[in-house]
Amino acid sequence: METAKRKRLEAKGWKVGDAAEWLKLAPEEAAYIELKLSLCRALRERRIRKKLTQQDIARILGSSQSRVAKMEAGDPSVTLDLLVRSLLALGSPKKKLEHALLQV
Amino acid sequence: METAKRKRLEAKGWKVGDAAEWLKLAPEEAAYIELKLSLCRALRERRIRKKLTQQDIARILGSSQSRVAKMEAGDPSVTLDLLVRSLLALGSPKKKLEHALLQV
DNA sequence: TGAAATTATGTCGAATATGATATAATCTAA
DNA sequence: TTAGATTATATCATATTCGACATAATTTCA
Repeated sequence: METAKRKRLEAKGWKVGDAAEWLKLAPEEAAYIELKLSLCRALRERRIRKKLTQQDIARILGSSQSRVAKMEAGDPSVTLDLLVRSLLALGSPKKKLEHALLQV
Repeated sequence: METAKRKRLEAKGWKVGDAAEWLKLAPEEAAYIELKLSLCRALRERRIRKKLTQQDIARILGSSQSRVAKMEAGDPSVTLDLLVRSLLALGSPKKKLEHALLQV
């Protein structure tokens, strides 16, 4: 992995192992991250379409604006569980969720 | 919710709120749990198909037999993240994973 | 049968995610 | 431009999940 990209990921909080480890875990790790990011995008798109602020969403979810921001940003501290539960709570249509999940 | 069922869920570790909260959260909570369970089943089916023990899977995942058992059992201490990463690590065929995830 | 293998359950310290808060950065209209 | 609104980032205490271990329950098969 090129150094610059690794630095960027590490700065964001992603754990990046050594070259061998990266090569070994890359496929499933990449798929996992891709899945998360697609759900993040789905969440943001859904909010934008409804013309709601992150604060609004936070209220609906019983969370905070900062966490909603992290969800949308794909922060590594955000779990698939939180993303999926949030999308469901926002009444995300099955199709939308499908579309995101299909990008795995 | 009927008392018996609630008792069963609580005994298993599931958080069950009061009636109002239950009614409010039921749909998405149910969908979330169903989603998890479908991934649990996918994991077990995949292991059985490969004729591997939970111990084998634990080694592959760098985890423990007890956690694999909990994954397959749909224990509430198991996250979607762990399930998805496990399925990916086991080389879950794309279609299989999608199918499981799409049961939302 | 019953011993060995496999799976299930309970518990724990450590690791990680959470909502909350503060505040910085960015965007939006006027 | 600039004030107000919105979003991003940093940090924290708390809560939850993790792998590990012990051990119980169940299954397998000779």
